[in-house]
Amino acid sequence: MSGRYDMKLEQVARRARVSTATVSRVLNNTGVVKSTTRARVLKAIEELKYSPNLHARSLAGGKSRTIGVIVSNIENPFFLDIYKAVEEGAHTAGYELVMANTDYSSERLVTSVRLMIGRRVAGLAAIVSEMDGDLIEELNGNGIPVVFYDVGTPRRNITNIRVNYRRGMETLTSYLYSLGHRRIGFLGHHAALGPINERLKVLLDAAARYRDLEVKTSADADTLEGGRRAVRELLAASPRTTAIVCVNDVMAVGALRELRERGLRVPEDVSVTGFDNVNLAQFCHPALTTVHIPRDQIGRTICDCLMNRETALLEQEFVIDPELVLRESTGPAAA
Amino acid sequence: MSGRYDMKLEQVARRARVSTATVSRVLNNTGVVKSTTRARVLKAIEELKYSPNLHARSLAGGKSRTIGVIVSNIENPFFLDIYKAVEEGAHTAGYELVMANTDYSSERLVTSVRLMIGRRVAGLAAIVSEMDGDLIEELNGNGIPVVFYDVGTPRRNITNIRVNYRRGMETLTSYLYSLGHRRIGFLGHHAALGPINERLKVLLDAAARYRDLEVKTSADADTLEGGRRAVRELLAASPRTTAIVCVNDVMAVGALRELRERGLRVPEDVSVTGFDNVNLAQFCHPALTTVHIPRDQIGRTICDCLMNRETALLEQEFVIDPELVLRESTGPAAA
DNA sequence: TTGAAAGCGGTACCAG
DNA sequence: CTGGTACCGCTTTCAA
Repeated sequence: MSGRYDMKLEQVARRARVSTATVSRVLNNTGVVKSTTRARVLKAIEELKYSPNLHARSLAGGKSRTIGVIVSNIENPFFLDIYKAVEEGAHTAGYELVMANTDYSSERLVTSVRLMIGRRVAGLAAIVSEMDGDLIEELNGNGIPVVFYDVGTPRRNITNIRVNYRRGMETLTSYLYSLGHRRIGFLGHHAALGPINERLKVLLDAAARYRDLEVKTSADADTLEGGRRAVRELLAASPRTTAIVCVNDVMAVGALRELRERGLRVPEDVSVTGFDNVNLAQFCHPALTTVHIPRDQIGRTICDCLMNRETALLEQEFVIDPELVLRESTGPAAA
Repeated sequence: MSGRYDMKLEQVARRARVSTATVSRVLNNTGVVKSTTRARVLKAIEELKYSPNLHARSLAGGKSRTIGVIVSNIENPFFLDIYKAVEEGAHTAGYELVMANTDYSSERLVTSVRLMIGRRVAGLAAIVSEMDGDLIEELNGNGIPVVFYDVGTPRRNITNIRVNYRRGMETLTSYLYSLGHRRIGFLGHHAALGPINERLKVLLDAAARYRDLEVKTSADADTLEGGRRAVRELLAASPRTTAIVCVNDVMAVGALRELRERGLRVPEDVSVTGFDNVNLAQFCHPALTTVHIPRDQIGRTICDCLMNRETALLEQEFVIDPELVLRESTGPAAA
């Protein structure tokens, strides 16, 4: 006898000679059931290979035990790391995850949020750089606990996590400046997006402060290939650049590739920096000087906020201070 | 007025002065609705920021418009690429995806499959190397269309996609042999798993055929770090290895890192090969000689099988012939 | 063209 | 300890 896709509680009940209420009880470990009855039910469930209809369950129960995670670009290990951190916390708490990817499109962000709401998720984490103006309004007063990373503002039921990019970029800039770099390139993606733009802005602020620091920018997709193309563009416009500050590690690795191909040595001819400190940053050649953002901690914070009532309501904001990680991709500016 | 989490069809109906049936009709573009009525309903929906309860919807409708994807290790870009390929096909067909990760554990595979069945997915793709003996039985006769990659056997409603590893590994082996390599290391993970083991087996078969080809193996986790550790183990046991055949690109990149650290040049001192031809294989240094597996094609095939009735029932098997991609990480054996 | 009402497969309260 | 039953929010006949 093989399990049918449309097996229902009732059939299990009939086979175990009990009511559906009782089957439900043993399934959920709720209420009290005589152990012999429980055994009978369990046996029936096993024999029928019954698996409960989760839709019916969460409809009747009114709750869903799944939390939604929306990210801008799942191909970038930075987002994946956070996803996995959240997943771990969720699983140990008995929750499931559903993921959605926006590719940095704010329309897709809105669509994804609606989808998550439709699924009546118990909580929602949006790890995104893009933002839709009305989204907060739509989310607000909607009862569902939300955590935003990088965007949005704290409200009731809305927690924020942000990184102090200013601090990170200032450290990076003064480090490069101290190494003698005066012509720096900033390599980004999606220039229009707030959090991305902020990193550039800080760099420009620093440039203004130092007076003799010149900053050129270029942008492309948030991928290895994008980093590579962005370097081409950058060097075409400013061939004498001595340091390239990349918005993240993935693009930096793409940049390394193009530089190598052009016969430019890193860091002897050009210094390169990443951002995020993903695993790959240690495995590329040369290993990347970068800025560490603690994905584990972010994941844990998200779990805290979404999976227990107390913290959820606090409308707090967490600010993360990133720290510089020195490796092999940076050195004194070439003469 | 802001949308409430518990907004229901009934409230929309009341506001638009129609019945819930009518609202349902405009929501699903089913049946006929007078255009003025439709407009009124649409307006109400918009004003209330209503989003339908997907659980109720699929419970009542009996179908779910979401397909499940289970992978062994989402951190390995190989799986991610397939996931994204499936996602693209699914989205254009109006389906959603839910993903589950097993970390190569067959218990987690079973759990994940049950979860997907509980969600009453319209189709299920299992891109996994591990397998549970009873799983096919459980799935079979369950009505839900399934595609297995790498494992399982075709049945009614079960399609199989497999890669001709034998062919790929034979090509690789004879290529290395022709370059003069006689002491080869095979670097894998989860030696116990069928598809992984198959690649090794082929290598060993070849070794037996060539007589003077010596093969040592080592295994660790399917990660960059795992590749690195596996090389340490391998070189500790067989320091005179001249070529390292890695089970996939990710581990190969990890291997490159360790070799570099030891001052071993690739390919002058040691040749290294990957498998899969993920993007990263072109961006590491040196770029990897590898074997291409067409993830896009796999993704499309999966979509075909899961999202239209005809192909779904065919109980077919697709075999993919991988092809060798020569890059910089291989060369003549050192003297 | 629209509305009333019977489910979909569970959960949980209330009796017994 | 167990069974009966009223919903959960939406889809889908069947009538009007």
